[in-house]
Amino acid sequence: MLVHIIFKVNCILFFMEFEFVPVDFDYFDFEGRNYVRMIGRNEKGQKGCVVDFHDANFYVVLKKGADVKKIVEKIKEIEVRRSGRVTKVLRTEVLDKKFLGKSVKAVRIFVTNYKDAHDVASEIGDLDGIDKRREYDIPMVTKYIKESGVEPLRWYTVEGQEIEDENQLSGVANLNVDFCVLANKIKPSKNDKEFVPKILAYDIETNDREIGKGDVLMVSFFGDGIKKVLTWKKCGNAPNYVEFCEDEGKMIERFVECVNDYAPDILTGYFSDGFDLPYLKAVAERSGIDFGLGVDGKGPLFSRGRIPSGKISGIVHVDLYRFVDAVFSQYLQSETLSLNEVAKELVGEEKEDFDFSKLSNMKDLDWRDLFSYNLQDSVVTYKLMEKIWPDILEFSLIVKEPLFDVTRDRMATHVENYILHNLDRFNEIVEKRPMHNEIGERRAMGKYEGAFVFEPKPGLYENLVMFDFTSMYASVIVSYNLSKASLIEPHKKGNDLIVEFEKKKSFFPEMLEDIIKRRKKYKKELAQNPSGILKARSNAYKLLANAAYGYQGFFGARYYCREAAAATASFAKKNILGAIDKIKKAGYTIVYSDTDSIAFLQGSKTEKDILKFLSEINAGLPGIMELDLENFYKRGLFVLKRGGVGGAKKKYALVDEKGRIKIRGFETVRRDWCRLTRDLQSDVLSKILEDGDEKRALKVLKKVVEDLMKRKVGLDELMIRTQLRRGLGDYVSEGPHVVAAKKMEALGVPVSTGMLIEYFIGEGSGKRIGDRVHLAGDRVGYDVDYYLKNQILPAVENIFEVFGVDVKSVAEGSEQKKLF
DNA sequence: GCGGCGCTTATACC
DNA sequence: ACCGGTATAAGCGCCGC
Repeated sequence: MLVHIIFKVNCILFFMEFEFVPVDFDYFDFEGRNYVRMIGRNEKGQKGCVVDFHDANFYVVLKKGADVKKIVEKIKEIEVRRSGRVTKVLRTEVLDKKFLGKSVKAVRIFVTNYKDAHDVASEIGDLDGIDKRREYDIPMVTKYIKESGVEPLRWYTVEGQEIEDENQLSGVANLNVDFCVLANKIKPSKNDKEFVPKILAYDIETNDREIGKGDVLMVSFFGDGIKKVLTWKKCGNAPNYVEFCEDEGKMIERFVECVNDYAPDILTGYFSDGFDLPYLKAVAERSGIDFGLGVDGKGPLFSRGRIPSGKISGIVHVDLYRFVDAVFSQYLQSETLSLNEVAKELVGEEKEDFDFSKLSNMKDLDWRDLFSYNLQDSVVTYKLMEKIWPDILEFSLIVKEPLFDVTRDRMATHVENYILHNLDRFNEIVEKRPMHNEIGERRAMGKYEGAFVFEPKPGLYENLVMFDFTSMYASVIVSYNLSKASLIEPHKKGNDLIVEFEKKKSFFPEMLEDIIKRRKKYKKELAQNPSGILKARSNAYKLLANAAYGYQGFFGARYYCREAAAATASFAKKNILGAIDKIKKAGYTIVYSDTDSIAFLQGSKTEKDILKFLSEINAGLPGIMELDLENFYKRGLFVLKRGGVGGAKKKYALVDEKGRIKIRGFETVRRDWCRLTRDLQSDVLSKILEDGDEKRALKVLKKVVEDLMKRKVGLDELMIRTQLRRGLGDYVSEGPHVVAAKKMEALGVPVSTGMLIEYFIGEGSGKRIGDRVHLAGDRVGYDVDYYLKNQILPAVENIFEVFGVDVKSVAEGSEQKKLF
């Protein structure tokens, strides 16, 4: 009774209501119950913590005719003892649910500790009448968001009481935040103003690339009202943004202090999961420094995985490289995902130059250059974050996962999370993740038949039309209802395996249709009212739609369905072949086609004729499928396969009416060919497309051949760059770039997987090209013969062949000239 | 010692 | 392991002669 009164008094005293936007999510258990801890901001911009109670739960799906009462009674008796905990079943609910679209009777089981849900589920496994156990493998935070409706980065009205007792709720009251509240009620707020995060960008410089091996020489920060470089190196006349610390340990302490004072929502770096944060942590440990970056005073935690992820309590650590790599890279022009290239493309800002070979002997001037370089990296990272923020925000809002995860998840996971968070309107229980053996089986299945590619007849064509299907594979999935839930169990009919899908729309195609509709809506709104947010929103839906097909064919997917993926490719093929047939029958000549696009000759038809014809084709297409006019092209060049028979697929050059050139597949767009070859080929292609003949292009070729023979070409134009995609010991075949990488390693240059290896081919003997591989600094002359025969001539040979010009004799002509 | 050829590897297209 | 299949092409490395 007394306890009750005190509780009431507490309520009256500390009851509060405020606006809150959750940014970071975490969970803990306290006295046998589960809580979610959200760090975010209130309407006054104060950073705080809201704790919400959440009962962990999962489902069992019952067999038809199961004795529900008996099962429930048995389930209630289950207890799991583990790591000194006892987890019990709190309560159960018997429900009518759906699983893969079918109606099922299910028991929802609430347990006292999330960590043991899996074990409780296993314990239940053997009971009679139980068909499946599901949702025990969904992360606690994801479950909470799904079931509470409290989503990241949206505004809520929170009713609750301040937590003041330091011993309460695992000590959340000790967090370094402005307020800490246990929620009674969290409801969506009318406040719809956009959340603007407080961002701090950082970057470190070290004297050894290997993590923790060298010293952290300096750390830079850039944010709203903060611009700083911390260092323990001595240097005269340093700019005023440099702050000197006594030693490396003091510098790291100061780093922690600066982050805590600034109290950002987001701490961002570029490749900081793999470098900056683990480096700082390692050096802090070595120096015996408390690296308490988090609001809980603890250091960053690194999750194990292929790439470690650095998590800081209460501050979202965002490694922009991860997001760019997972979500953006396929839409970027950049040949590498280095900060410099990506920032140049997206924000037009570049890094500064610094010659790192100076590190062993630094003068004051060099230090000042390095401070400036270090600061600029943070500036560039900050600007990149500002640019990409709308995309990160939209992804988080759409897939309803916290920032930390959204910035690290790959597209398949985004699609999966989108599904997970939208299943409730279908009353669906979530499918489980595939187990290890299941993944193995799926992968062992091998490939299924994919897209159709038309073999072009080499030649220079005039006046082409290009049609393409909008979001083809996604629209096929929707139009034919292809998914795991709609798959009718494949059955044999004679020797054929019959694979069919139900007509009634299942949840995946329905969600996808919604995604496509939204994409259209926001794209339209964007055209009328351009804004970064609308662009990001439209783009996020487009990306999700484009990843949907790959998701169903991905072996790690909960809703993996090989039949659906294969059927998607098959129906797509059927439709493009059908469209090609119609275009042919209408009297046009097909020039090329790849997957979802068709190029054909305009002939004597007008643009109006073409558009009318297009709408006729569209009238006959199934479901939401749609063929679109991509563009008209003035000229198009298609070439022969190298040394082979037939036209080369995935290789062509087009020029549109406005003179815009589109080059696909040629060496020009391949980063593993030297600059000289790429520039020459690009020049040759554009001259041919502009002129309609090869005369000017031939002059360009002759000039380059002569320059090369006279050795007037700079080495930088001859460097070949190839990515090292595995460890040096893992190669079966030792290609030139592997030889180059081994040479680098021998010189003490750190070599790692993913690096672009740069080398050139020098003069000398040796059977292999690899025997003549040299690094940039080597004092060896480049091999003119190699660059002529293995680079320049192969790249232009089949282009000139279209005009009946033999480049070998052209080159020999140049050689003759040189000899006489 | 050398040409042929299968295989490995990187990169691109959609 | 972190979305799929289709395609070109270089260069290695082995085989047979």
